[in-house]
Amino acid sequence: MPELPEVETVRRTLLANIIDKKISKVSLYYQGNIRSPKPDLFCELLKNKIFRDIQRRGKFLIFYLSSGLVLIVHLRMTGQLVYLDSRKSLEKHTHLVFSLQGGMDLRYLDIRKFGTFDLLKEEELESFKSLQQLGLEPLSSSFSSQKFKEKARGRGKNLKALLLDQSTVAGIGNIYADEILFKVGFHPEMSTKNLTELNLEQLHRSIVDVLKLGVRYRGTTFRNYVDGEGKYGQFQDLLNVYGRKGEPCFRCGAEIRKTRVAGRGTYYCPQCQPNP
DNA sequence: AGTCAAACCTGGGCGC
DNA sequence: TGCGCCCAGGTTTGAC
Repeated sequence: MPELPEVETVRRTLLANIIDKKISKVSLYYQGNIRSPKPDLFCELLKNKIFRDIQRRGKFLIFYLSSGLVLIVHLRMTGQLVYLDSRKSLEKHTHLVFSLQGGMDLRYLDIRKFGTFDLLKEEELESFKSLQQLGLEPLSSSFSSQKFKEKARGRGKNLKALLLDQSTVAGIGNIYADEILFKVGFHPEMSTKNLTELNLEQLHRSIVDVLKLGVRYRGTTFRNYVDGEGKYGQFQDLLNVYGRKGEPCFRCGAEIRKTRVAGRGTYYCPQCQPNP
């Protein structure tokens, strides 16, 4: 379940390894992840291109390549991008392999096959819908409390839905949404309608703090996540509520509860996050 | 408009 | 042991 901290960690670990490397061969074993262009053309266009830069927007990875091409990848739930020795045998669920000059591979694995790849020209990036729809970038210096207040006001039904809405703030998923709400002490079903200015400021602070901590700990490996070098994250050791149903709250000792909010499994502490 | 469910998939955990 | 069922969740799509 790669969310912002996991995607950022993948970005950083790949950046350290694939920049200025040339793709000598593209091997596609499953076509379903390739959204555009058609799989044959996708492979043909990428051959002999060089990775120049990697950026991130929300949960999207944006690979800048030579000849003005841009590759946009979303890992969805179980996608993995891993840099490793090309002599290693192909693991199960390997769907795409970029053979790089110098005997290394960049491989894409995805158990549930939900991930997406789009290859565009750089000038098409601006009009690419999936990126256009994204809201504020929470770890950028421009993510001020003021901007968050303007964007979030009146959005979504409850706090959980608000945090999961990528068009408000980009990059938060189910795990970090629950952790953000625990940290600020708000119930996930709290209505966004009667949020005060102070509430929004506190929520803004919690978003930044929790996501930064997530990045510092290189993401959360709850099930499948690994970074660009195949390593696990560390943030699962710091989770206060997610996945802790029936266990005692570290802060107050009350039993962590699990419910369903905004269509997602939602964990919270009934005492630290009182029902509104 | 905004809210919700279904669809896309596979694996793991559960009850029987 | 094994079968069937349900659940996990990011995004898009379609229904209400």
